[in-house]
Amino acid sequence: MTTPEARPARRVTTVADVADAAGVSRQTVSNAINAPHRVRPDTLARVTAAIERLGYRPDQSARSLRTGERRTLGYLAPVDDPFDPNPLMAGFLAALVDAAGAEGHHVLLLRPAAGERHARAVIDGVVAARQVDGLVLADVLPDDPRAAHAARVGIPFAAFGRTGPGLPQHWVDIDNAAATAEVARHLAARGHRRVAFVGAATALPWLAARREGFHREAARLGLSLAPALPGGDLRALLRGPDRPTALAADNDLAALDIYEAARAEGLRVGLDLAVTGFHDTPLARHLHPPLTSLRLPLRTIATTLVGRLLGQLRPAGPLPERGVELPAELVVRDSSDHPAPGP
Amino acid sequence: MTTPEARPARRVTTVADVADAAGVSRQTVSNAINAPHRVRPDTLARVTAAIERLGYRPDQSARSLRTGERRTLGYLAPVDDPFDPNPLMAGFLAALVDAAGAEGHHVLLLRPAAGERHARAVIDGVVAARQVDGLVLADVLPDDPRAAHAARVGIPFAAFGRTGPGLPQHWVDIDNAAATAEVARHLAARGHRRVAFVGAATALPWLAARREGFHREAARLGLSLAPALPGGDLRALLRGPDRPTALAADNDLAALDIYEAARAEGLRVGLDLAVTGFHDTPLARHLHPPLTSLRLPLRTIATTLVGRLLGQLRPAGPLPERGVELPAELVVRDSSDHPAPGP
DNA sequence: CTGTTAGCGCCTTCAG
DNA sequence: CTGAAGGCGCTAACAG
Repeated sequence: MTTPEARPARRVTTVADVADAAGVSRQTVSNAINAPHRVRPDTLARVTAAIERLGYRPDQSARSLRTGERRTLGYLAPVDDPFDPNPLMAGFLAALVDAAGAEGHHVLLLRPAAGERHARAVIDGVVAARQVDGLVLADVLPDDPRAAHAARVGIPFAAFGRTGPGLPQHWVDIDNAAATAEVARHLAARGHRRVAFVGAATALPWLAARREGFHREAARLGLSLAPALPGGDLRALLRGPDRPTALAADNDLAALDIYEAARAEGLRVGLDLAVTGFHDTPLARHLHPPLTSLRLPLRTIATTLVGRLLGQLRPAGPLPERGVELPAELVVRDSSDHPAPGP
Repeated sequence: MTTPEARPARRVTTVADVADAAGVSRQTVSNAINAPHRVRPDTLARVTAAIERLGYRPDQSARSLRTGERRTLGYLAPVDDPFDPNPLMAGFLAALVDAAGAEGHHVLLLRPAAGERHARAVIDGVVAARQVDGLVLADVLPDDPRAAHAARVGIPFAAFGRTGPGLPQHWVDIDNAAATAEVARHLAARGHRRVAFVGAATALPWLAARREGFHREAARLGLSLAPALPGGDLRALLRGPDRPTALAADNDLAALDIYEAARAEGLRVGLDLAVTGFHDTPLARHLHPPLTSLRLPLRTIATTLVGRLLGQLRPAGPLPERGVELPAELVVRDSSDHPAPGP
């Protein structure tokens, strides 16, 4: 019964301490925290003061055990190599933690165990151990196995990237096509007539959408589109009298490749050749000339994801399922701000 | 036994379920998990099978409430802008989650609330709510306020970056000086005689150590050191017959600046001018020519940090306080692999 | 080696 | 509006 207290278990303040200090019952302290409107103002003030003075915060484990709420969201990205991380991850995570924090939630970082290629085990583990109220999934594909498994085991989730028809439609995504369409308009407005889109030939839906959005808008504007190049032979693309005068890349690193190729061909980026990127990484500001790029609204994305996730948890009943598309912001810099070179 | 289970009130398996299924008491299940050696092998097998079959995992909140162990580490980086994140953060975090996971721990992401410049409140909150067993602090300075506050409130921590004399010495750091000294030797071995170090004039100890390590080793090797340039006027540095033939940068983005300046001066990076970076970001591989850089042992750093942190928690008593320095790995690429140009 | 008992800290009944 | 029980799921003590 009397525990010897072998460990240096720091004595930590509890409801009882606060109740004693404020001269009320433990119950009143709980009410003051969770249902302040049911406590008489002067009592409330006394309790609040005691809480403040003692630095009291409810033990989250005890609270969770009682209420079932963990106040924690799990974040699960696709498996990647620490040495080649998703360029967005760091910035997006910061925004996600801020957004979750604004709603009183924390973010728990999840990754499949080393060697595991599938995320099922992590999801099962965290669900069975009841460590999170829901999941935020990054870089979600239409038939994403993480989303499928989350839906199967019944843990609420919100996806960055749109889910396919068979899955819950709680997703947020950039309007990639609209973003690159804006790039096409921007280039046309600077007088460019021959343009091309440079990006990996991939089935990744967000990259495909960027290409499509650019191509469609360029066609609508009557621009001449250089054919997509196999093998990414940029230097060949930049040769000849009919070379494009503007190149839009599907990410900033690809834009760097364009810079290199342009120089190798003796073209001045910005003057002889306009270039744009995607993501607006710090690289964009470091290049010479600085790179026009598309900035993702990380804060809005994070806030929206958290909102759609927590909305599913509210007792009022789950939100209607609905995807949300958000616009990217075109940041024009010197790499594409000059008039197109003469024909 | 297929239950529809449509409601979010998912019935979740508990010790009692496992005990029933295995025909033992709840306690035996607990023993099977936490002290298997005290359970008869055949009983253990039966219990284990039941656990497996039912997909049982102890509720972490209940377990934490009982034992005091959260099995969660908090990660706290310096406040930064989501649009200009620490280039290491994403990769290091991935390694940290892996390392913690290998020890049965999760990682909770911590950030000061928006607008807050100090981390005290986050630390106090997470300690008072008992959500983590310890903290991993990134980019720690000798007199870091996060470390100071963690020490003050008595929450164990491990620091990436060395702490000052007044603070607990549970830190892990790169041996920055040794890393850049190796760069100096590498350049000398390629025949370079006039070199320079390019980096921000800052008091950040890790950047200062990189500069010092390079300068000291270059002097020891009898290399001629171009003076540190105010305002980072790289182009001026690269002019004249006595220009350096090799430049070492304190990070990869600074190396990019050097590439730009070299081209502006008509120098070919790799042939006329050797360049090296630091961090080995994906940028290094994308540059033309690919950039020699220093790769941080992210996995070892993470493992060591987790080890030093968990070591403080073990009942055996805290570890002796001791900092750990780890070597970076020089990855030689084409930007510095050619013989120095003739004088 | 197994089962019984008790309580971690909190919040939700139910009385007063 | 406040006080008195009870139990969330688990595990550390003891009893059998």
